[in-house]
Amino acid sequence: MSTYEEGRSYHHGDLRAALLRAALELLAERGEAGISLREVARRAEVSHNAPYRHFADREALLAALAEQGFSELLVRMQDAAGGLAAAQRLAALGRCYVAYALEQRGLFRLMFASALERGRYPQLQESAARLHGQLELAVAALEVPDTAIASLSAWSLVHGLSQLLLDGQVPGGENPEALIEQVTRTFAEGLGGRG
Amino acid sequence: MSTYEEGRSYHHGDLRAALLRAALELLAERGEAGISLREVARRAEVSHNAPYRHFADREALLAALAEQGFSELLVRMQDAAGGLAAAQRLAALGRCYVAYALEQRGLFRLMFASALERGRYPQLQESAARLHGQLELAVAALEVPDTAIASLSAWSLVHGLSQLLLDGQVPGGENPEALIEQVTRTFAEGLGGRG
DNA sequence: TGTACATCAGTGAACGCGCGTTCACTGATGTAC
DNA sequence: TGTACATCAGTGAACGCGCGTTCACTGATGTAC
Repeated sequence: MSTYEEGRSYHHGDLRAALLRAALELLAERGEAGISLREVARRAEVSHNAPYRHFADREALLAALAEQGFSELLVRMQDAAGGLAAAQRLAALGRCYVAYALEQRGLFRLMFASALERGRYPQLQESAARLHGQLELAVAALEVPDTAIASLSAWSLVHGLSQLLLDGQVPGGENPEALIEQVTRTFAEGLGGRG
Repeated sequence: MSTYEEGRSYHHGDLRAALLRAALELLAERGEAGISLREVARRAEVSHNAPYRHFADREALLAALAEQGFSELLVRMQDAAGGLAAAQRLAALGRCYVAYALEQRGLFRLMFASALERGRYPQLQESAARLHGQLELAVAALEVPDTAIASLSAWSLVHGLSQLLLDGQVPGGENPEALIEQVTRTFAEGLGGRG
């Protein structure tokens, strides 16, 4: 949102957001390797070094994108799980997670690309931790013997399924809804049944 | 192995293998983005365009690396599972899978980087399919109700755990042996118990 | 309300770099006779 | 066993490219007085 007429003023208004938008678009089209500061600037219709006013360097832009991804996924998961009974909540979270991965393929990959040194971006690390926390809470409500292991397993399962689907490793992965449903439900039931 | 004195002759002897070795080393050091044909050639002590005798382009080299990775992982899994009873076989495969990911971080990432268009590299696709097939066999031996879903779940679980560990998303992931053990065993038992 | 000035957010030119790829080449090898 | 020749597997120079980043700059904005 610009506080001035779109594209008329010397000052952009909200270039930071525009750059992130452009980068997200580029990410979807070409993947992480396809993101260059110059191309992002081009798409935001701004000179090639204007981005340096808002991001220290290319990596900082990527980190901001990833952080945004974690935050949005967290919100979606909260919405998806809200009001459900403990037994159904975990499955709903899983469905939401995988759906997000498939919808935001490039972003999802970036979020889990360790090329970003986590120590350098505390906000990014914190967003990821909050996501994990939410899963852990849902698992804890099931009263399984070992919450830590169970939630790590849950996360691993949905994360792995997401990655394999993204990579086209799953036969029948073109229509994944049923697969996702069965995998997540079977798992949640398996946990609950032993709790 | 050169058929001539090492580095003495004009013809290298086995440049293809030497290039793959150099690329693997580079992959471990810098990740996929850090692999350039020129640097690979440099490390193999050969002129910067000698690689074109053996690989059509940069992507073909990456595909060959990934294919090699799948093949080696398959062999290791066969070794790890050989002779075990059905109940223990799946857990052994899982442990082997995660261990390989952690040992060959860069290669493992590359193997599952969809940037490689699978249609263009049938050998690569076939290697990955063989891996999946092996997991499916191990699951089938457990006589669970739905082998396809169960083996997809198994693969998802170990794959996701591998990725999360690689990305440093798991608290306590610096010493992952116990985690791996618990996650894979719990899962295998859960499947078996319902079979 | 008007003016001087600090600060902010852009611009445009320029740098040096490593890359993928192409080209014409040459030395080494293997083989037919 | 010797020789002519095709083929193979390298070399070295050159191309054009887009990139990240730095620099000195300028126009727009906000604020103290």
